Amino acid sequence: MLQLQAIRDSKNNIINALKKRNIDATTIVENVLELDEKRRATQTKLDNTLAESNKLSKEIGMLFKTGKAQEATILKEKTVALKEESKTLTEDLNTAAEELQQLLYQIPNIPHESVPPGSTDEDNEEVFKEGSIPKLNKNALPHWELAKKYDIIDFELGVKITGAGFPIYKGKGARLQRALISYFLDKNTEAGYTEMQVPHLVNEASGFGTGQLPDKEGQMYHIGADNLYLIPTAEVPVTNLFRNEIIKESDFPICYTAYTPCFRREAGSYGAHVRGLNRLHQFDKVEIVRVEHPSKSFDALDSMVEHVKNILRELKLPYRILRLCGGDLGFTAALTFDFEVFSTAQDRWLEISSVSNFETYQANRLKLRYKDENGKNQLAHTLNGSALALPRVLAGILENYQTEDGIEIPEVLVPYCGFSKID
RNA sequence: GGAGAAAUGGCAGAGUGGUCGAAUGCGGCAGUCUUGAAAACUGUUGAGGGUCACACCUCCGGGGGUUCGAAUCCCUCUUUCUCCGCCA
Repeated sequence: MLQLQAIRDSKNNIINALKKRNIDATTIVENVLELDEKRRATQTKLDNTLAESNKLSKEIGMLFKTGKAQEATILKEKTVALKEESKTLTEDLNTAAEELQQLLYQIPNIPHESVPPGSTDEDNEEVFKEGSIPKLNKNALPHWELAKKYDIIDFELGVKITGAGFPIYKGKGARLQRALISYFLDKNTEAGYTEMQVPHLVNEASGFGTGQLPDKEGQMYHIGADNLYLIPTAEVPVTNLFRNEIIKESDFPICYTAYTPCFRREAGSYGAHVRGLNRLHQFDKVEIVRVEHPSKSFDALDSMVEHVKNILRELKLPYRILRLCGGDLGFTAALTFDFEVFSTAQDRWLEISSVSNFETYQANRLKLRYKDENGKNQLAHTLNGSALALPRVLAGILENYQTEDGIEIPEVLVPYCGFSKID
């Protein structure tokens, strides 16, 4: 959520910046400012009414105390009108505040100045590329075929138990999953991230805190009986740890990592690109989350990008980094770098990580603040990234490491797996 | 799931209708003393709205009500604790 003060101060800059998202925000911003005026005017009126009423109440109290009950009764009558008035004003105020809030929820974050223009993923800017693409033999298979051939993932069995998009990992497949999780967590911990275990269900307030609600309502699994949501990413519970917190400046930087399963309804995605592990309703991910001082958040973003690079280097997977264009940028992000691994067998890039700076957008909703050197409360910056999402890393490994007689395990994972080949 | 008790500032904890945004202690911050630190002493120390700045308004778990006036009374929800039951 954008800060009202920022909209008041630099309305035109905001409207201009949002054009990068291919949005004309003129009307909504003007409506916001109008409602804000109205809200403040109503607030002032209400405050004055209440002030008068408080004053009278005090006088009545004094009169009763000094035994002047009759005079008190006269004053009491005067308060009746004030009460009526304040009731109406309170209702007006609540309506205006609620409408204002609804409008603010609809405005996405301001893209960072480095965000390139564009409307689709075609327009994302490749900023880095590394690793060699292996030469596979003619019989190279996509991962869903490999999974079947070596009996390590059973998609049909998952359909029986739950439905499409809920695979069953078996034997060495399951072990490889566990190895990846441990390996990622270890790498993140080494880099200074504190490991956390968090709930996989969150309440409504948490959904609003990080911006999944109301924007992506339909993408989360919702448990009606308890009004809870299955998390689409660990970002939600981990970032919400700081909801309504005022932290000390000396607490920066805050670096957390967490492994969780992620649940996404993925309503409306079908077709060839969702085969196998490419798009699932439940998948595993190790996430990194940071809370930073505003002056340090872009350095932090860079260091997160470097960190993910290092992991991919160690796994020896060919990858590239994209700076997302305005049209592809998530609703709440100011700047996002996507990592994609090249899948030789599918001959396409697979997104495996997304690292973003949200600046104050989430912090404003979360009321996540820190005390600056003058003792004033300021909004912090939040960031997060995947380090990493499992299924497509797994797909990348299976497809890029396949040989005639089995799938090699990347060297760094062998100690975690306890085997060096799937055959 | 059943019965009872409770929820107040960073923490602990007073406050049962007006003088309460709220005693006191601890913690935090600033200062005095000290070569420095500790101790001691002095001052200061919640959040939001509003204002150029004040004034002023709101907030004592959430929501609603009674009253001229609510931290204090009533209703309701949530959470926590104790006991019982069940159980990984």
